[in-house]
Amino acid sequence: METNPGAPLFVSGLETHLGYWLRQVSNAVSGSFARSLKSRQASVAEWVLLRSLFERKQSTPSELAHSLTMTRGAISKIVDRLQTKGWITCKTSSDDNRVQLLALTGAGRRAIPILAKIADENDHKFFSCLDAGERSELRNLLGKLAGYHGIRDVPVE
Amino acid sequence: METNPGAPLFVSGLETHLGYWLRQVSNAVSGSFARSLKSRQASVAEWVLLRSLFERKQSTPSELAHSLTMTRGAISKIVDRLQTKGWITCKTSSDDNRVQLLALTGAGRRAIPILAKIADENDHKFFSCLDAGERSELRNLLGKLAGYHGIRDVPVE
DNA sequence: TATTGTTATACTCTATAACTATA
DNA sequence: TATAGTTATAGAGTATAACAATA
Repeated sequence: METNPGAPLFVSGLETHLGYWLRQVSNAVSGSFARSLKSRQASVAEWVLLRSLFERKQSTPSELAHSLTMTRGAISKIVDRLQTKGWITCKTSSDDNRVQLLALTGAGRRAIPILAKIADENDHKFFSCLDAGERSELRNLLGKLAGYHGIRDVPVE
Repeated sequence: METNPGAPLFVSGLETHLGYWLRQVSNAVSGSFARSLKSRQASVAEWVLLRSLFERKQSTPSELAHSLTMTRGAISKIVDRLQTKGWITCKTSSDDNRVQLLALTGAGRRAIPILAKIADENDHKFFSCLDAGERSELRNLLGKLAGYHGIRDVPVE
């Protein structure tokens, strides 16, 4: 695509991209969450995986990759770290020797409410400047976007 | 923090964190944008910096670091890449030899509408499932959050 | 052949901290 | 001393692609 070098350069709505705002706010929220999680030697991606495992009780790397919209390679790396931390276990399925069954350990289950509290506090820090109606509206809009675009890890409500 | 191992494990509102939804949706939007920008050999952070420079006409690494809430080191690396691509120039201020003045080159200015079009298309792809009122509501909510938390690169409207 | 999972490699984004050069 | 900027290092997060084991 070429533009006429003599023409005045008008770029429509440069400041209006919703994606831009979404990224700025999301980065601030997740960055703050990541810093808080460090006190428990955890990362955001680890929390997301633990949280999924907590809801499902048991899962496999492939299932998680699908539901979290990540590659199996990415899941594998996080699973590795969580095993090293002793928060999850991994055992071969008796039905299919290729399949690894992941589950929380006792330590992993005990970590959940601790990390959830950090998530609660972070959410409160960022979103308590909105009133309940606004938070609900934001949740609806994000849920609508997630649903529409097949962002899959939708909690069963 | 310790939990009673015998007690039933109830984690309040695990699925309700707004930060979680924000991150899932933002990652999908920015990931898609990043993939589209690749066709023009550009990254999201590069676009954000170019866009800032376009709005300010001229700036310095320190100013950008402040307005984009990034470290000077991070800015420095992106500036490097943009110079290599021939999209921005860098000259020492005559007022203060420590200060570098950054500005778009002709090629950089010509890249802006091309990249802006990719941003437009990406925004359309993700947000056209919302109606105008919902998009406006989302914009207001994100703007409110950004304002409240000192996310600084607020376009002058 | 297709699928599950791992590994190797690489890139983006970002931070921290040490450093250089100016002021 | 303080500030502007760079550089070195590190780590999170992610992807691609080659690979091994199993089906």
